[in-house]
Amino acid sequence: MSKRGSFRDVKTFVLNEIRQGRWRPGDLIPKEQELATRFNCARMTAHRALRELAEEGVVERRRRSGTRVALQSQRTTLIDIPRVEDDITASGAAYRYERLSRRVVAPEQLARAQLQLDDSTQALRLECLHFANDVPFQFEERWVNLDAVPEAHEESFKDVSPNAWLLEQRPWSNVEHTISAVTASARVAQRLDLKPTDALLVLERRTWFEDDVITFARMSHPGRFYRIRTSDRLQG
Amino acid sequence: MSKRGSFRDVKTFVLNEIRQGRWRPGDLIPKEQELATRFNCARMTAHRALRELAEEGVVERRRRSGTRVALQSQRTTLIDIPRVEDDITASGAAYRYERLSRRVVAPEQLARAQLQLDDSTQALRLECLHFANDVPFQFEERWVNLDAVPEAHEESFKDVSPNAWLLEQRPWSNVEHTISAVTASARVAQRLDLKPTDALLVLERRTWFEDDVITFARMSHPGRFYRIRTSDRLQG
DNA sequence: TAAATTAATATGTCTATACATATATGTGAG
DNA sequence: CTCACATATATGTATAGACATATTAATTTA
Repeated sequence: MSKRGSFRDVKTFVLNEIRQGRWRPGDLIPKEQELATRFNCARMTAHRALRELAEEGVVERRRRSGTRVALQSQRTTLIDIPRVEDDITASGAAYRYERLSRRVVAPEQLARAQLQLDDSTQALRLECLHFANDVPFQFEERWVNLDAVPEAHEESFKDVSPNAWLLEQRPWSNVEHTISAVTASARVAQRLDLKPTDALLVLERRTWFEDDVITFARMSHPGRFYRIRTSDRLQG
Repeated sequence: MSKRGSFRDVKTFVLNEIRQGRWRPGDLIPKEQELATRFNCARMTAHRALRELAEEGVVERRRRSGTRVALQSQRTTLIDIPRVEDDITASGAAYRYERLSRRVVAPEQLARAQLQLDDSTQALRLECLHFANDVPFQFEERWVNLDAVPEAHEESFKDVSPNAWLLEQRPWSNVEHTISAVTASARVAQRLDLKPTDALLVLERRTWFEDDVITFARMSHPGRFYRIRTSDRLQG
């Protein structure tokens, strides 16, 4: 009498068949009951294995039709976008933060659109620098929606970065990131101690609470310093 | 007698409490049995709701201690890195592919390291262009490990892009992406029809099968065209 | 008082069973 | 031959009960 298999055993088995190319994208794989029999377990156990693989995008399931290996073209990747502080200290460098300016103004067109404000409403505009070992690592241009976060009126942001402060203040329900590359403008180049022709990796982030945009930030990094890395294993 | 709640009901409830800030990061939330009672369902139903939230990174669970709201600093974002073809056609533009060169050579130092080859081994080097409406959209420099994919010897890649061909040929078990920004070199600028000072968004991808690197690709995009977008909802 | 042992408890896994639901396929009416 | 309808089937969800396991708290022992 063989040992009963766990849902992990089933998962690993299926994953191996796929990884090693025996079951190819589009192929139909054994049904829950067959796997349950093969692994001497309950159907629920095999079901959980297949359900999790479906959630991870490895297989696709349809009632009555069965389960097939997903067409891997549509797989997604996990990316970890850490806070600057963590990013810098994790690399072993010393982190330092500096607030350059703080003003309450009617935001310029692009920022106004991002914040979804009408053209008469004012917002808080901040410029900050984040240093790694006293070398400029990130130039942060941030707008804060004062209607959504009125407490920001009372905060100078001299000693606490906008990101850290906002995370404390407000939960968020949605975030949007955009990654792009631009040639440094004279203004930003000066802040980051670069030549005006150097490339920047720009990360823009918009954060919502319920239906309101709380904040919009444009974070510019010297392209030769900053990299975003992801590693996506076809495994659980 | 109230209706029994589903695991989705429990999930939504917990998520709402967190989103609306009633349960804050670090807070202990009700235990499975309490939620089961409140929703008039079995413990397994509440268990599944909490387990899925834990897998999504919304809560953290420990035996005997209970379940608490995750510190959102360590949340990850899903990023979809589509195939160029899909990316271009999805935007409504016409896609065209062109192979510029194909050589079997001993790769230069950097590529050799990426492919994890010794310095005597040769690899396949390809240069390709991907067009959107006949405008250069991506310049692809690719190396293929011929030890791992000997079939590549017989393929000209004139009519099929390396990515599409490789996905057909070999399953993969691991992928690594790196995103960075660089100033265009004269060579690449010429291929992409840019000025040599323009910024490029560079996406590098390494793909493994088992322990072997199958292929390494550097994909350069005009920074002003190409953007990577992600949207991360705190919701299921 | 500190260390070792034991008990209590919340989560983790599994089972057997039941019923729900989507859908591919077969069947009969027009 | 086509459309409407029934039926079979694989997955989807839920349940109550059992036992496993990690970890905290309480208790005993040195």
